[in-house]
Formats: sequence, structure tokens, C-alpha cells
Amino acid sequence: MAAGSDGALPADAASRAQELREQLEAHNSSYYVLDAPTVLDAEYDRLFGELQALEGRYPELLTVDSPTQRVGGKVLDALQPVTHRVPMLSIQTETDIEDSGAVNFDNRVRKELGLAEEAPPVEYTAELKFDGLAISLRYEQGVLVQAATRGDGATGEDVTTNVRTIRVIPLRLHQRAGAPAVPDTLEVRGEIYIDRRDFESLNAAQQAASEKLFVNPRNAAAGCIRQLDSRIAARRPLSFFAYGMGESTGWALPATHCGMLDAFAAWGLPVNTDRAVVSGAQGLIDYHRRIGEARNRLPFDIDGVVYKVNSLALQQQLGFRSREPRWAVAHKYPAQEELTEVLDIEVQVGRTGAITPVARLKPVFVGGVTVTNATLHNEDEVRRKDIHIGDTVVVRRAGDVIPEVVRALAERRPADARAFVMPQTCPSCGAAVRRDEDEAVARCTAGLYCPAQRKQALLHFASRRALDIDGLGEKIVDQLVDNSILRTPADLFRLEVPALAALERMGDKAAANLVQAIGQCRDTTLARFIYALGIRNVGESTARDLAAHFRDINVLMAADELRLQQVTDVGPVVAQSVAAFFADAHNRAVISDLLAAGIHFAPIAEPEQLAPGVAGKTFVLTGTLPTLSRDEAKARIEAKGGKVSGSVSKKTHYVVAGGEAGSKLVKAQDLGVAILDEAALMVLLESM
DNA sequence: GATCCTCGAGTTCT
DNA sequence: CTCGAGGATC
Repeated sequence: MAAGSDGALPADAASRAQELREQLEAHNSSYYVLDAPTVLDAEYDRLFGELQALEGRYPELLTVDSPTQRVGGKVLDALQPVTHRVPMLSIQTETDIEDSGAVNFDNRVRKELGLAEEAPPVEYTAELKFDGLAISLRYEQGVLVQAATRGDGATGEDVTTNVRTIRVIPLRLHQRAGAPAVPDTLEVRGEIYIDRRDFESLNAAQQAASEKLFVNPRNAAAGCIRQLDSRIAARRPLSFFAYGMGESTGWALPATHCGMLDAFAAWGLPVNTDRAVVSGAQGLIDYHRRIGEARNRLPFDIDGVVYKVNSLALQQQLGFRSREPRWAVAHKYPAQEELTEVLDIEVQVGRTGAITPVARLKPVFVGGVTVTNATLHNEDEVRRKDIHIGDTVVVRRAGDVIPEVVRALAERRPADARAFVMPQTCPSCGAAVRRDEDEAVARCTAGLYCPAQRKQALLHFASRRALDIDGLGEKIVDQLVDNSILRTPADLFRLEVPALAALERMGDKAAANLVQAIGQCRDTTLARFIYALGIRNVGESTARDLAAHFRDINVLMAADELRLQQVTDVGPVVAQSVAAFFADAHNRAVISDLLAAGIHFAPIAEPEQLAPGVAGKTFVLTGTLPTLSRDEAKARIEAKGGKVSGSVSKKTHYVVAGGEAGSKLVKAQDLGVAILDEAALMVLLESM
């Protein structure tokens, strides 16, 4: 490809290269020198990659001062420069999709070593790539004498006084019985980082002190370590992991990289335990995948994994290529944080009238999907994060899925940015919006007279956990309500095929299916029906409690607040909501209309057979189970007398974990709660 | 009165 | 999944 397209140098390539160099230099300066990043890593990497590609294709564009020709930034005047005796190299990054990074690396290594196809697989160590600040620690006769940042790889900065304040870094290496003797001199290479929880509290403290917030843990770490005042650094929650070595004299080098890390650990240096010795490309692929799934559960940020040839002899044989070792590569994951712009902040009206601000974002690819919307929850949240329309914001995919606006970059706010103002009237119906004292949400006061709320109420009525009407989606409900065909849930049972088929995006077939689905939903349970009504503060669980207690819709409707409070988990607030709902004449009319339309309830099921290991026990489901859906698993546990709850606590008996399990699994491990997989759950359910 | 535990409600994208 | 808030418990 390069060979064919070499030749004439297009004018726009030269100007683009110049532009990229200027941008990157500006970012370098603010990121490394001022500790105030103007772009995030992903954006920087993208610009950097583009320039690298351009220079690779047109070598005449390459200049000595190009940002691609150096590893880091300038040395500040205030910290003393330190020349590294063994340069601190960077590691080549595989910019690939999927598994090819591991395969490419393995192929290169085998080729360089001259291995035949049928030769046994190469042994590698695989480690986490911490997202922090690279550091070199020099120990002489086991005593920490100097700590230096990477700087440009050849010369860094002396940060010894600050590093001495980091508690996990030993000031003197331990000499334990059975461990290798401590070398005369040893330079330990590793990463200073801040774990996520500490980062959050650090930012909270910064905010309380009206100090500038840190954009991410890596930047906070860099800022702290290069503090001129080590008393401030001492108060910062810095951590460290060792992963490599610079100069060393006076010890018998182990045979493998892994053995070296074991020796480090024996001397009291922190070494991360998520590393593994694996075999061949497949071993690397498995590790990459495993860590990718566990990434969110780690207490600190990583931006990928690192593969290294395990044998130190083979490492030496492979040697270096300009500034990078041939025996190691970094394999990155897609960025979980990106920068984008807030195009607008709109509000949505929920089923209960809650007015929720939503940020409309300039589309941005983050964590594997394109994000265009992110909820801002409520007015206080917008204020707390100080998000204006027009702001550049950090967007993250938190907890695997839901996009979140993390914070706004105040220094990038344009002059014409506008603050968000909570509307005083409902965007759907124009009724007054009210926010009660000590409530976080503002609500439309029109109730079901508000079309938005009526639509949401109907969708809730039809939802899977309520009456489960298939095919009644948002688009259809919008049209039916706007055309005044549908006003209450009872109207659903009067819908006919011709009227439906006249709607947009609806044919005869779909219309007939919908009418049939509505007909089928008449057969339901009292608990589902109560839930479907959408009474405030009554969810699935409370609806079930009410159904089990009253067993008859008419008895429930007649109950006063005192009787309602006899039900478990019903206190004054819920009792008031329920009583008020059934006191309303319109609601009563709709209910009798529904019953007249033929809704009837299956007799309340007595628990079948109770499994001894299940009855009375509390389960929490997390992750994706191999065969059962979440709802099926829940139904099966409940059928045997167990209870399924949403969050893990001391009272949880079992956590059932599937693939990609999240924070709940971690919490279960912390609390020592028993963890089951699907197979173990089935055994428990079948046991009598 | 404080603390812990659950539930309810709202939300994204494929 | 996460937050806020209702209910139970000590």
C-alpha cells in the first residue's frame, strides 16, 4: 500500500501534517507541562495516529521537532532533571480491533526468533496497563534514593520527596528469608495511579475547597506527583504498581519476567496480582477478553493490557527497535471516556409527571456505541455538575451501559453558552410545573390530563411486567392518543382492526396481531393488574404484597389508609398514594370499565412445592445467565418460595452470577455471600 | 433519631 | 444501573 501510493506529495498532506503538529504540541504543553488537558487520551491518540500515518506515508514530512519524535513533554524548571541510566521506553501500541493485536504480536515474535510453524507456543506474561504516570525508583543497597518521572524517556524529573510520601512504596526493600538477596542497585519501573474511589473523594474535597477539579485519575496522579510542595502530595491518595526494571547490579537475574516480578513482590514492592503467564496467541486473546469483562470491576482505571515475552533470555535476543522493545506490546481497549459537546438540554415528561432534563449530545463513539443522549436526572444534578448548553463535557459509559455526563470542562466554555433553566410549564400540556420542598424532581401538575403522562401511563399498562401487550409501542400510542382514539386503558379493548390499520407504520397484519394481543391480556393476575394501574409508589413488589393481602380488587378499593398500612412494606406514604388513587372518581370509573371489558384474575397461586434450600431465602441476580432469562430465573426462585431482591446486603443469602456480572458480584465477594452459577441454582431449585 | 435495606422510577442503545 | 426516598429496625 505504502509503496504504491508513494511519489508525489499532495499539498494538502503537508498542510495537514503541519496542522496536526501544532495541535499536538499545544495539547502536549497543556497536558504534560500545565497538567490541564485540553483533550482526552482518545482524541490525542487519534490526532497522533493520523500524523504518524501521514509521516509514514510521506517520509519527507517528518521533522525533528515532530511530536511523534518524543515520548513525553518538556521538563519543568522547578523540578530537577534526572538522566535515566537506562532509558524509559514506551511500548508499542497495537491499534487493532478484536484479537488481531495478540495474533500480530505473536507472529512477529515467532518470526524474529526464527521459530518454525510446528514449534511449541511462546510463553508470555500478560499484565494490566495501568492508566497513571510512569515512574522509575532507584534503590541503592536496598534504600530508595531517587524517584524520577519518565519525562521524554531520556531525562525525567526528580520527584523523590513526593514519592517518599506514597505509603505503598517501600523506603527500604525487605530482605526476607528464602527470598532472593536484594541487589546492590535496582531501578524499579512502575506506574503511579489513583484508584477510582480515592479519585472521587479527592475531587469532592477539591470542590469543597473551591479548587479546580481533576478531569481523570491519571491527571490527578500526575498533578499530585509533580507538586512542588510535598506536604500537599502527602495528603493525596497515590498508589503504585511495579512492572519492570531499569539498571540493576549485584544479583542473580531470574530466568523470566514473571520471576522478576515475584522477586519484587518478595522485597515488599507492590505488584498487581491480575497478571498471568499464558501460552501463545490464544493465551493472550483469552487474557485480553477476561480482563475486558472485568475492567469495570477493577478499583482503578486501565487503558489496556500489556503482553511481554516471559523469558528474559528471549527478550534479550529480540532486543529493541528504535525506541521500543520488540518483546512487548500494549493492547488497548476502546476508550470509556470521550469528549463531546452539549448541543441542547431538553426535558422529558415521565409517567408520574417527573420532568427530567436530558442532554442532547453531538454523537460520540464511546465504549463501543455511539451516544447521543444522556440523562441529567434533575435540576440539582445539572447545577452540581455545572453543565451549560454549548459546554464540552466528559461522557462515560458507566456500569457497562448507561451513558453519563461526568463533568463539564469550564475552561472550554464558549461565550454564548447558556445555563439550563427548568421550565415553569409542562412542555407537553402547558400546565404548571411544581417542585416540592425537599424533593429532587419537578413535576407536571396536570396528572392524566397531560398527554405525555397519559401516553406513559398507557405504555406502562401494556408493559411486559404489567399486562404484557405485545406490539403496543411508543409510536402507536403516540398516534392513538394524539388522534383521541385512546384516552384510558379501557379504550384499548374497544380498538378495532380498521381503525388501527389506518395508522402510519401499521398494516392489516400488525393491526390484527395487536387486537389479538389485547384480547389475550384479559387473562392476568391481580398483582399484575394492580401494578399496571400505575399507582404512585406502588411497583411490582408492593403490587404483589397488596394482591396477596387483599386477594380481591373490590376489597382493596374499599380499604382505608389504616388497613393499607397493615400490609408489609406499606407505610403512611404508600397507603396515602393507594387510598388517594382509589378515591378518585375517574380512576374508579376506568377500573369498572376494565372489569366490564372482561379482565379477570387467575386464582392466587399457592406456592407449589417449597425447596428447602430456596424457601425464605433472598437471592440477587446479576449478569447474564447462559440459558435462563432474568425473568425466568426470578419466576422459578419465587415459585419455590424464595425472594429475589435487587441489591446485595448482609441479608442476601445467595448471589446468582452470570457472564459480565458487575458491581453486585464484587459486593457479594466483599460481604462473603455465597455465589452460585446457573447450574448450582438449578441444583438448589430441584433439591427437595 | 439514625442507619440499613429495599423498592420505585427513570434511562440508553441495538 | 443508579439515585432518591420510604419503611423497618435498633
